[in-house]
This record gives sequence, C-alpha cells and structure tokens, in this order.
Amino acid sequence: MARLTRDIIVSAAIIVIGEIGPEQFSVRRLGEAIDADPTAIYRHFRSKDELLRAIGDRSLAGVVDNLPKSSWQACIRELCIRIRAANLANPALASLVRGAPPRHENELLITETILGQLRAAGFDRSAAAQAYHAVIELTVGSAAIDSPLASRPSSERDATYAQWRSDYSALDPAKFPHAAELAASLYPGTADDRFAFAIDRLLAGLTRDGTSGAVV
Amino acid sequence: MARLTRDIIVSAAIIVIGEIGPEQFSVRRLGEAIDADPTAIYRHFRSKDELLRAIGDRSLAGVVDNLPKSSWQACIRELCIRIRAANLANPALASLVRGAPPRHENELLITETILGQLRAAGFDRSAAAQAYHAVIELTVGSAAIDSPLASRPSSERDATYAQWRSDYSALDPAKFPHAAELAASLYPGTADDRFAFAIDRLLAGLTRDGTSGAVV
DNA sequence: GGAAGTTGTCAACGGTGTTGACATCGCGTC
DNA sequence: GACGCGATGTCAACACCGTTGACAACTTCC
Repeated sequence: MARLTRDIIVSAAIIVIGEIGPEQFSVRRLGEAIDADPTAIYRHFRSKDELLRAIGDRSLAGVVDNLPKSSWQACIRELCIRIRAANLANPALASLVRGAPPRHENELLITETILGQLRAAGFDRSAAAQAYHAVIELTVGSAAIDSPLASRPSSERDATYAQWRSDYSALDPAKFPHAAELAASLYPGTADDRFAFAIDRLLAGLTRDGTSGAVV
Repeated sequence: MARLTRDIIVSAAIIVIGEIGPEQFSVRRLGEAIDADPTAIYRHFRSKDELLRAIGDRSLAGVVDNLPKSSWQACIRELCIRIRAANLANPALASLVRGAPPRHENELLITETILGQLRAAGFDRSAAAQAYHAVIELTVGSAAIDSPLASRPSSERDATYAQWRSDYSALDPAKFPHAAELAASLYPGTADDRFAFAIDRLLAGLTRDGTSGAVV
C-alpha cells in the first residue's frame, strides 16, 4: 500500500503528462506511474476533472512573481504570456474555465493582479472588469487552441506550418485572391510570437476605448 | 439498409448535437439517431474528427453573406460574432484549428474575407497576416472556452454567473482586495456581450499599431 | 447474368472514467 | 495493549467510447 496524497498525485501527474503528452494522459496511466491502483486516485479527487484543475493550478504557481513594473501593459502582457505557457503544457486549460470560476489559489492571484493593475491604471470598476475578461479570454482561449500543436516537437510544428502555407499558396487565385497572395505571410514566427502580438494589440485597444478614464 | 451520404450524416449529427449537447455526442448515438449501424459512418468519414470538421464547416455556411460594409471593423466584427455563434453550437471548434488549417470551403471564405478587408484597409501583407491571426485566435479561443456553458439553458447560465460573483465577493478582502471589491462587476452581461467588447478593443488596437500604414 | 466495387451489419478489440464491495492500514480511546 | 472506526488501497466490474476486420447485401457496369 503506497501512501498517497493530493500533492504526490499532482506531482506525479505533471511528470506523466510531460512524458506522454496531455492527450494520452489517463487515470490508468497515472496509477501505473505511481505504482498504485488507478482507482486509489479517486480517494483524493472526486473526478478526473478535479485532478486536472489541481494540476492546472499547480502549474500556475509563481506566475505572478516578479512581474515587470514598468507599465501596467508590460505587467499584464508578461503575466498572460506566463499563463499561456503554463496552460500549453497541460490539459487543465480545458477544465480551467470550464464550468468553474477561478476558485484555486493561483487562479485567484491572477485575477487579483490583473484587476489591481487595471484599477491602478485608472480603469473604473466596470471597465476594469470588462478589460479583465477580454484579456483572460484571449489568453486562455489562445492556449486552448494552440495546445495540441504545442505538445509536438518544434521541428514537426515548423513542418506543419510550412505545409499550411503551401496549402494556401496552392489555392485558386480567382476564388481566394488574398489568401493565395498572403500565403507566405501566414503563420509568421511561432505561435508564442503571434500570441504576444495579439495581446499587445488588445492592450493597446483597451487604453483607447472611451469607457474608462484611463490615460496612458 | 438505409442509404447514407455525408450530407445526411452531417445534418443528422447537427440535430443530435442540438438535442443532447456537444459533450454527449458520440458515433454510437448518431448511429442510433439515423437508425443505422454506428460503424456505417466510417464508410463516409475516416474518423470522428473528420466528421466533426465537416459539421463545423456546415455550421459556418453563409457566415460571410451580407456583412456590413460601413467599415472594415464593423465587417470583421460581425463576421467574428457569427463565427463564434456557429462554433458555440457544436464541438467542431475543438478540431477546427486542431492540427489542421482551414481547408474547408467556408473556413477558406472566412480567411479570404478577413484578409481582404484588412488589405483594403491599408494593412500591408505582414500586418494583415498578423492581424488575421490575432482576430481568429480570439474568436475561436473564446468560443472554445464559452462552449461548455453555452450549451446549457440561459437561466442556468445566469444562476452560474451569479454564483461566481457571490464567490468572489466572499473572498478575504485582505488577500484579494480588488477581486472582492469588483465582484459585482465581474461577468457583466452575457458571454456574447463580453466577446463583442473584446473584439472591439482588439480591432481598435490593430488600427494603432504602427506596423501598418492603416489609417482609420 | 456475372463480376466488381460500394456500403450496411455484426462482433470484437483495446481503451476510457467511474463505482461498489472488500480488505487492510493508521490512529485515537478505553 | 486491545478495540474499533474511519481513511485508504485493491480488485472486479459497469457502461461507455472510437475504431477495425470479416462478412453480407446491394448497386453498377460490362
């Protein structure tokens, strides 16, 4: 009888996910890895979803530490990049926002940090809340989309993007003139780069919305 | 022997998903609904993923029709709202961007439309591609996140949001001052409203990025 | 009419999350 | 120290899932 705790299980799960990838992760594989009966896990977590949420929160540990203080944009930007990185690595993202609000410690710290930055920047309550939702939606949503590809080796990712560009360039220019013309420009850089661009633009848009007294 | 076609299967699948929700949808349930052996579906689709993609593309039919022409922002905004609505209704969103680029007819039309609008607005090739990715990432990601809740009745959704606000307001103000203070302002309006706000702010941010010659 | 290819049917494989009955362990109490 | 009880690990099993291969029925073409 191996003694288990929530912490032990979560730590083991993170290792297993790192080895076999989020898609292949299952309760049975986890049980095998910790050399215990898979169903023993259900003594510590009500369901796999609850386990995934715990994993997700663990991977967010320290995500609000030592954020840049140069500006609120730089701070939120860096925070979102970290959140995204944490969420890409494991499947908890799916259950992160799924049917449950940020109840866990680290998730709450994220909410608190973002709201604090926005308030300090001059956003009123309503505007801060709206901006918070927009930022989180982009960050978590982006991670959810990019996650499947992110778990593959980077060489494979590059090959995939190259293939997609080639698909676009092969389109009928009569039907899809712009898509065909811009084929070579699509999927520029890494997915991380594209996210950084998006969050930058969103933050820029938030400062000029007229719904808050925020001034840059 | 009931004669099946891809079209019949996709139509039936959409009905079934509407009845039992995206989460409960399975090949077996679909087979039951069309009164045929579940495995017959595999004569027309290589895998469930391929079926889901076909469903996704079907639900995007007509999404680029009659878009507002008042401005490129209004056009893209409306298009994204429609895409989101289509994706919320079925689970194809997960496989939409998952491991495959927009290869289907309607998906390509979306790409073409957005790129065309951006180019006409003065974005150069690189800037148009970047902006396209940012917009799609937010739109599809947002749908992916909101989908689980969107499949429930609106009364239940409202109750859920109310519960979450109450959770936030119960937080320790010493640890989470801003989250506690803004509890009542969080989750304002509907998820659709929040998305509309986010896409508005992103589009606003795209016009002021300095990476294009775009002028409003 | 016969051959060939397409498509529906059936049984089965290997996997999943989860549950209930049973056994075993650790710990507090008499 | 013995007892009892609750917490926890083990095992078998349930009800699903996506998918495959062998077979049969049907359609189409020569």
